[in-house]
Amino acid sequence: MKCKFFLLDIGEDYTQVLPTVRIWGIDDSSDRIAIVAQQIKPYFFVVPKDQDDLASSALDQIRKALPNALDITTQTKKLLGQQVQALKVTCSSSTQMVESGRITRKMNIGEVFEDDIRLPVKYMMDFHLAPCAWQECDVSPFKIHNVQADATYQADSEIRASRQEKQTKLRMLAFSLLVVGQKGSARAIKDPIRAVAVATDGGKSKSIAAEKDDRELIKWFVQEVKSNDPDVIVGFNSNRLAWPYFMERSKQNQIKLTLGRDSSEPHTSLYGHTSIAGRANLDLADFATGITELKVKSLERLASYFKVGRGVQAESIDDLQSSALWSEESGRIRLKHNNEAQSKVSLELGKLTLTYASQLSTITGLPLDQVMSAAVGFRVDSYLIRRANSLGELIPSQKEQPFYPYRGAIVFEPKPGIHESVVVLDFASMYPNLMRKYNLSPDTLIRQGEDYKIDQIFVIPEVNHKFRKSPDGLYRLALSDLIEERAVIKRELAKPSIADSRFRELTEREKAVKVVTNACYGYAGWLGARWYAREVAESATALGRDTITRTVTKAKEVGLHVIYGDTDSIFVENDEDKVNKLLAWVNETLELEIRPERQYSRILFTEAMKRYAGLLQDGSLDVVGLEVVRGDWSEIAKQVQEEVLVSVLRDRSTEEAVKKVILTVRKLREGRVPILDLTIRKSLAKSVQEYSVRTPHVEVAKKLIKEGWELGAGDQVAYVIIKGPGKLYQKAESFTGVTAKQVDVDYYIQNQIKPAAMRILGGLGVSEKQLDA
DNA sequence: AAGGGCGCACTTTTGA
DNA sequence: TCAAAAGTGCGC
Repeated sequence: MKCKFFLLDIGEDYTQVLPTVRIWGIDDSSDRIAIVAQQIKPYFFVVPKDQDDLASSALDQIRKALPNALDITTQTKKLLGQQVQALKVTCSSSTQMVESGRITRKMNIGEVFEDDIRLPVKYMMDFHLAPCAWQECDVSPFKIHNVQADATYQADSEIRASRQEKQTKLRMLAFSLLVVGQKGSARAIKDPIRAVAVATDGGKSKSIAAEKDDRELIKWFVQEVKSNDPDVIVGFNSNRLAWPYFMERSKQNQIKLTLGRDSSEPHTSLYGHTSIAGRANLDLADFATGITELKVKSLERLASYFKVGRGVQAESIDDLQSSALWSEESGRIRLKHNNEAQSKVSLELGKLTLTYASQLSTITGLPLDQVMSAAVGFRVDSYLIRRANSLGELIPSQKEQPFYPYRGAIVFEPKPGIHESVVVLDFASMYPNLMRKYNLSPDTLIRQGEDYKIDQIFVIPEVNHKFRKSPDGLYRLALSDLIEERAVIKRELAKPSIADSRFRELTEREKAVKVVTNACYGYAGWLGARWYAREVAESATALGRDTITRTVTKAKEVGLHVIYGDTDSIFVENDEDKVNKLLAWVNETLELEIRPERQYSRILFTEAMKRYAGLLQDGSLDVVGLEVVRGDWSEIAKQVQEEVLVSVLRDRSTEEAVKKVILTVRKLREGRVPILDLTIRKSLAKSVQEYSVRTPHVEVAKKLIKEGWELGAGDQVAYVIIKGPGKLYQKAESFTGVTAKQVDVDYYIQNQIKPAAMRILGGLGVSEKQLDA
């Protein structure tokens, strides 16, 4: 029988004798199904060094070394665009393939390819299957051990991509875990789970709490997952916190955490995320890390960023606070309520972000389960693997590479002071377009000793790298697809007849395409990239420098004042005729698109690059790079700076600005500033032992760790500077428990408020003394 | 089981 | 006292 289904997840099925891929899907009557596909054989390639003597020498050697190989054949493949004769070694199992690949590498008779690509990935790339998209194939009923689904099948034909029939509604379950340490952070080894909250599609939310024993609570959660049978499970920080905690607690209690659709337990998988068979596990914290505007990556902030959960009031309560709250009855109630609220907010956020995640999954080819926890580099990697494979290219493995830095972009010195009526001209996707235009790619790069005809190559200015004009390189092909798809989406979005659901889907798809497009340059220069090519990244920045400098020169030529520029943008006076002249020139001569973006009615620059503030057309204040937008300054300093900027730009009054500063200083001296506004947050870039310098945030972290709190790389430390002798790092204390009296007011005036205010006022003729009045 | 690139400003510590 | 180094977080 025919089966059409939406591909939810895919994995290798190790319970079968033959190499088997198990696919989880939802068919066109909304049945949850599992399909096993067994007509597949793991394989890898060897490209012998001696290309002329394939059959006799290399083939024989491999045959001898791998007596268990099912088949060894020669096949023509491409390696960086060049045709090569490769030996395809087919194996009887994935483990045998990995082992055979290892043996072959050791033989040193040639380069080995694709032994590092897992069976499900190979399966998807060879048959052009995309996750979160529709597929079809012939199936027949087939019992799969332990799998509970509406139907289980085996595939009787190849699975093919199919036209999307309709939107698939995924069942979602959100959960939140409450854990509290007795002293310090909660430890799964001894501290039981205090409460679990679950929220499901109908808006229902339930929770269960336990004071001492958490056995019932874990069982309850397993039951909830079973009865709701979600396709997607959502949590916040679940990969780092909830799942490991659940797993350890169930081990302690000797309860099986049978959450998978095959009754298996969660297990840690690729990219540090937790995998649950047949369901997609989404961690909202992964969304938060991708949103650069979000300074504090908490559920609370994420919710307010997406404007959800307004009535629900889910607070982000950290370890220290919850420990304190837990000691009192009222605090316990608050924590439990909050836990429930968090599950509700998580559900809302999950629904809101699912479309984007699905689109990114389809585009990159990474299963929904992994796509959000995979770093940008791996998303591009996955995208290129599929693109390259369709071209018959061999997929290189990740290699150890020496690190050579290369020059990046140009930043122009700003003209300090306040400017009226300024427009920002931005190149549209500059690096991707340059990479495409000049065919920058590892497979078009002319390497040392290679022949070329000068009229058939691009020579990159400054760095002198050379690229063939034809044929199209991998990056050009990939970027062309992406850039064109984006244009198509934009055209469709502009149609008035478009349906709401389609509009939403395309909007999210456009975002996802953009993310992959813009990551390609960084990917080319990333040591971990399969298609790492420093020359490509270096050429992109060299062309970028050339482009922007020529644009600045031309701008001056047409009589435009250039106030500032950074990488792919220039700030010029808003003179329509002159600007249009420049735009036309860029279009015709550089064959790139430059667009007028933001307009500032007034904008202020200091002498520093990458730092400015201006009033946009709607009157709002736009601050770039300055303390206001930095997460590592106290709120009080940031507020003062913002007030100063408003006074100076909107009210055109430095006197007003000075008054504001003086007022704040007074407030601080009188102890009327809340401690929270005095906390300074800094991240730990590594574990505390690894630091060679004693800094305030590291010293505070060390103290907290001694008290039993868990703090490591990536965690933020919030501290306050208190009165006392010695170095700054000796005067830093964790913000909890510090009273207004202890605060080192002078530090905040001299090292926070004044610098932040003077950064702006210094260039406007105000002296530091004036702030003391 | 991992976490694209380089350019820049700025604070604090370090060590001569 | 001062420059260099370490460290963080930003812009694009």
